[in-house]
Amino acid sequence: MTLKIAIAEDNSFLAKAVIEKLSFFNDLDFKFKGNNGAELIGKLEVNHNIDVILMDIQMPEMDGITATEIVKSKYPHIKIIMLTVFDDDENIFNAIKAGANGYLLKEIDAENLHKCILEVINGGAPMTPSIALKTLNLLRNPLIIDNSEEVEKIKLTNRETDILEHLSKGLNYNEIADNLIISPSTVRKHIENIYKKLQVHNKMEAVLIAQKHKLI
Amino acid sequence: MTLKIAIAEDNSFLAKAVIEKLSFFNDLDFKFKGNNGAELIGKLEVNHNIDVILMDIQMPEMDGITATEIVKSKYPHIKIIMLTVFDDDENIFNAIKAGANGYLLKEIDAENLHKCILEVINGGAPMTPSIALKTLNLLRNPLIIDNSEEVEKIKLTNRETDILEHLSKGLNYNEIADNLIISPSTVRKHIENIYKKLQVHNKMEAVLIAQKHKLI
DNA sequence: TAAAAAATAAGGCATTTGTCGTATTGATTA
DNA sequence: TAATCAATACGACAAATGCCTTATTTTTTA
Repeated sequence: MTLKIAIAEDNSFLAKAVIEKLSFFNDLDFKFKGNNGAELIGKLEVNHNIDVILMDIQMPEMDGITATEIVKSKYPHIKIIMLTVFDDDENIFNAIKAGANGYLLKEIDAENLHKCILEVINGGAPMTPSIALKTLNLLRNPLIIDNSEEVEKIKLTNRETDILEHLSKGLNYNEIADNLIISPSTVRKHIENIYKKLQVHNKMEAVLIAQKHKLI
Repeated sequence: MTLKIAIAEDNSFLAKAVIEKLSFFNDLDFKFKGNNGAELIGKLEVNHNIDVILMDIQMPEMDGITATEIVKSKYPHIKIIMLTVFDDDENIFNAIKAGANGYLLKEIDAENLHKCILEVINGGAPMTPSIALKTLNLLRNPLIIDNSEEVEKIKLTNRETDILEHLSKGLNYNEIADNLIISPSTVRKHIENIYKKLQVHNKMEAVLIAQKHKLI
């Protein structure tokens, strides 16, 4: 069984180098690359049959942290390994918070990269030693590390997410209906369904739970 | 003439270290310490013949930012130097807003601390270089210094803030009433007043605006 | 101490929301 | 192709909310 890999990387030389590293192993199948976070997400929209994403951090249009957040909320099954030159606390912490599964520095050699990809697929959290040290330090600092594990991923439809976002802005049923050009009845029905999925009974709770689960 | 110093610090080891630093100089007279902001204010109530307060930020019961606000309003003559491990924008900005006269990091050595205390007494604004840099950046970035400034500070009473916090948790009128042990009618009236102050017309908007203005 | 602000409480009424049930249509999937 | 899902839409009813008025008691401030 081969693992399907996607890459987000703005520097085409580095991207090429990474792809070449991957090509040495026939259990790794490079699928596509995005030149920035947004592009990657756009391509995932078309094909999200991907096992692992190698994600750069600093990219134009959309950085890797933001992209990780979005990918993780939309496709929780995809493993994400940050592959970057930045090893500062801020980035590490944000990447972890965004849901990254691993954090590697770009100097990594092909052999190790291969090993780390396998490791992340097996539920591990591969990272280079220096990063591992920093993560420990971050953990010692009781900053808020959100452990919203895969307790039970709540799945909302696109329309439900739309409506939830409008709800969270403080709009009422009629305003939402106007915005989405559907009838208030439909808005009500959607909200009813959202409440059932989130197991809540009013707007505020719905928004709170949705934010907690990063659904909006 | 000796300067009278008070300290607010929850970690007794750190407090001890600071007091020892002060003891090296005979123009500094350590008066008392509070284990948190509230305690300090309590002790100031008894004796506010103090020139400088060295204030920690993160403390139980009452944090240093809140304490600074209160001390500054009750005893404007007292100079306050934040002495903390936190150098994030948020804290720096809030401390400044609260009226802090200086902002130092805890690693500071005795000599420097002494110098900074004299500096603040002479109307200066002592801060460690890294903090000074961040303050500059904060000033450059006008997005953080938003409308919550002198535009027109919305003032909620304590009770209104209580209720708003409950609202933001998704509780309904009866639940809030139960929690605060008041009648639902009173809760309604408070919420009505909150809406008027924030110029909103429902819970969600109230919470959104309150968060934007950091009222909760 | 007098005045102002804050906290408490109730009644009434229109509007909005939460929860049912039911139903049609197009798209996706097994 | 049959079944399921997603999106659309209405009606009805109870509960909750928003908005107005009035009023008493504490607490704070001038």
